[in-house]
Amino acid sequence: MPAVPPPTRPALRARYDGRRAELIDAAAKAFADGGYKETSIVDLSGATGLAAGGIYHYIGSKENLLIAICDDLLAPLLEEGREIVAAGGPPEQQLRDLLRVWLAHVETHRAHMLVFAQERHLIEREPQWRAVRRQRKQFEELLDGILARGEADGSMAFADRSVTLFALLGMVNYTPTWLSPRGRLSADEVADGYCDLILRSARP
Amino acid sequence: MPAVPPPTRPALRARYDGRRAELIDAAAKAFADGGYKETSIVDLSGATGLAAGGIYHYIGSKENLLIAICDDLLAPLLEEGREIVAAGGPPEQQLRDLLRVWLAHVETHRAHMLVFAQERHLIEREPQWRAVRRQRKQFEELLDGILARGEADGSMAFADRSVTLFALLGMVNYTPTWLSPRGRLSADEVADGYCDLILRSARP
Amino acid sequence: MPAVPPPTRPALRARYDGRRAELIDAAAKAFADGGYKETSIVDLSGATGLAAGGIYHYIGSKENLLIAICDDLLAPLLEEGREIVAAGGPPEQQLRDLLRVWLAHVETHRAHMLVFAQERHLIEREPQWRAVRRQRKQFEELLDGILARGEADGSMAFADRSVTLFALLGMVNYTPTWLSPRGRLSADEVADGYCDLILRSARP
Amino acid sequence: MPAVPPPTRPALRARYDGRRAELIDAAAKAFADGGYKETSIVDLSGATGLAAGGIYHYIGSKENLLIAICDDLLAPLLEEGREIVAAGGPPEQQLRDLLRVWLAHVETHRAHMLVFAQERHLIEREPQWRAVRRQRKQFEELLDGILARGEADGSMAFADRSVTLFALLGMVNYTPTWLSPRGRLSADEVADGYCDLILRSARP
DNA sequence: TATGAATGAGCCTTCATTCAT
DNA sequence: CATGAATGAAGGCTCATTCAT
Repeated sequence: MPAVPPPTRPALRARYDGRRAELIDAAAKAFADGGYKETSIVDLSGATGLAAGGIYHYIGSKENLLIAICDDLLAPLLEEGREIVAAGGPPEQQLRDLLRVWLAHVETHRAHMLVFAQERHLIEREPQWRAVRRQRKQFEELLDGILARGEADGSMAFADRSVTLFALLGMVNYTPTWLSPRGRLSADEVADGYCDLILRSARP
Repeated sequence: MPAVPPPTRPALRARYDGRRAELIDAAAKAFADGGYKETSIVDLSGATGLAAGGIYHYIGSKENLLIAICDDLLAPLLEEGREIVAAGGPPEQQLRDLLRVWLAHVETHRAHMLVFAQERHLIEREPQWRAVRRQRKQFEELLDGILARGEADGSMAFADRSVTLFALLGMVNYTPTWLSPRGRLSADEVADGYCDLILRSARP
Repeated sequence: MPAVPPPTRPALRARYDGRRAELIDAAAKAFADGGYKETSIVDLSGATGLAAGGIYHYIGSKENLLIAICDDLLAPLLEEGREIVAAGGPPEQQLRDLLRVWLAHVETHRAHMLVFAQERHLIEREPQWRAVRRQRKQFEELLDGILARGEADGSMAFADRSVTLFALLGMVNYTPTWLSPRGRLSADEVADGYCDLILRSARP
Repeated sequence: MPAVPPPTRPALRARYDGRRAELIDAAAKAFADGGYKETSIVDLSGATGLAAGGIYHYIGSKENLLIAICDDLLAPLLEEGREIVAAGGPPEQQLRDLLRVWLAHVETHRAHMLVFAQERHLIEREPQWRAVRRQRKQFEELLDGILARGEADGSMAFADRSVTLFALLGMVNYTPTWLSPRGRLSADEVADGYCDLILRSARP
């Protein structure tokens, strides 16, 4: 996806990867703030110190940058989620653990999440977004699996499980719009708050 | 806001208002689908049958169109919400009633809500969005007021009321991304699902 | 191929067609002079008086402009060629007539021909050039048909007809590089010169 | 013209010259195929295996590369042509000999000739192309001299000698577009074909 | 009212070229 | 010698907006 294949010599590769990551983060912030389409490459140039043309060494196209933002968001979250599920344990605990890592992610990737949510119309359509859509779907299935196992073992009871699933997705996705790192509430407190909301309402 | 003052003769005014409303609805759909910035006036021209220049008779500028979409969304919702609160009744009932009209709105104004959510970065910033921001804030205060009164009269108990408030906002705002008019669930069922979620978890 | 469909009202349509033709001619001159790729839309803007953006009303893309130049060159030439062949008559006369209209074309479409020749590498490859390639091929077949009928009826004799065909194509295509409307030789004289060259060498 | 002065030690100089020649040949092919302006240094990098920066060791600038291509084409051809003329002999024989070496050149320098023809607009204008233009002119004068001597000694008769000269230039310059090394006709056969065409038509 | 031609600013991207390594 | 990161200037194209008709 970058304009040129990444360098292979380790020293160069490390510098390349570092700069690329910085660029992606800066872009996430800029896109979250100003919108993807309304943020120009020149804006990014100003935000990164890299000349407009130089940005293309690292990304190849503006859309690739957006894809990279989404991938940086979803890939580690999905992996951590899989570890939690693989570790086993009661569904209620899994839900709590997943919400904790998820909301930790919201805090560290606030801009990425805002971008991911607000550029939904791009993500839905074009084929180059297939991988991102699949990761999103897999995460949702991970989450639904926990609820389903809770329902199955009698530890949770839902009038309609999918409403709970969508409610959870909605509340977490909305969180970066109001949760501030220096605010009254920590990410863990919010995670527990959401978890209690779900579990208390799902008490059999 | 329109390029030319709306006509004053009643018959003309009715036609003008009708066409303007159609235009706003079509734009909401187009913006929800393709994004505000990425949808051009020519796209709207294709979607409405009105030539590019003609659109400016009704709106004055592209941004006015976006503002109108948000206003068409918020104004009636806020009014209905105020009536519910004005009617009095127990907070739990008010919450249920508000969620019903809110989700009915989600169903009838699906595109408007998607646009409203995804163009957040525009809404936050510029002064011409002040009125929209105020309406949004008033609605949130309406909602929080119900929760606060529930807390006050002992019918609801929250570890942290604001988490519940934000959770509610998040789940409802997310709903138009998945709720389909021809789907398994009706808007009322979703409203009740959300209401139960909140009330059961808030059982004293 | 234009950015917008051409207008349908006759008055507008006439103006549209006229301006489009002017644009194509100006572009042919500019491309012949400076090369297709090295002539920018801004250069064309200067050459036509039409603002850069306005050019796109008439052409849709720079490449469309190049295609239009080739089409304006080949279509009338091919039609005149077909009429000559359809009229019958001895092959020697057909050859002379064809060379006359062909070189008249060289004179009136000097720039078009230079462009057509020097942008060969574009024409060969991409699929949007199929129609142009077909016209070129049909013209060559028209010409070869005349030579073939001359060979068949014994009025011409070739060691290898295809060498003569390619020689003719070469000499005529090269002509716009040196033939000047105000030069010593008229297009007809050149046509007759070429015709004599071929016919005398092909005397049985 | 190269970015750095060529090495002076003979062994290094030989390697330098070899690589430079390879580069020029590869560039000729690439330019013939894709056009000078549309072929980027990175394209050449891919075609030669030399990194973009490295190319500049050998050429100094992209335009120098084009000039070198033309020089590699014209210098040896002009020299061979001069030898033929210097050898004396009847004009008809000189013409035949010149066409043979010329068309041998077409075969070995097919790409160079295509480039030379299609980048005409560059060659005509800028001062750095003066040497190339002079070589071209000298070759044309060489050719015209042979025709003139044929006319003078009565072995050839032309209605207008310059038409024949331009016809010859046209047909030979056009040849690389259709003559294939593995085709039905050899370069010598084409040379003889063209020669016969001229001589038979010029029979007194 | 409505049309569509026209503008001009701005955007993404490409690319020849330079230079530190 | 050679590499490839980086620059900065265009270039093609889009688009909100205006205006004569």
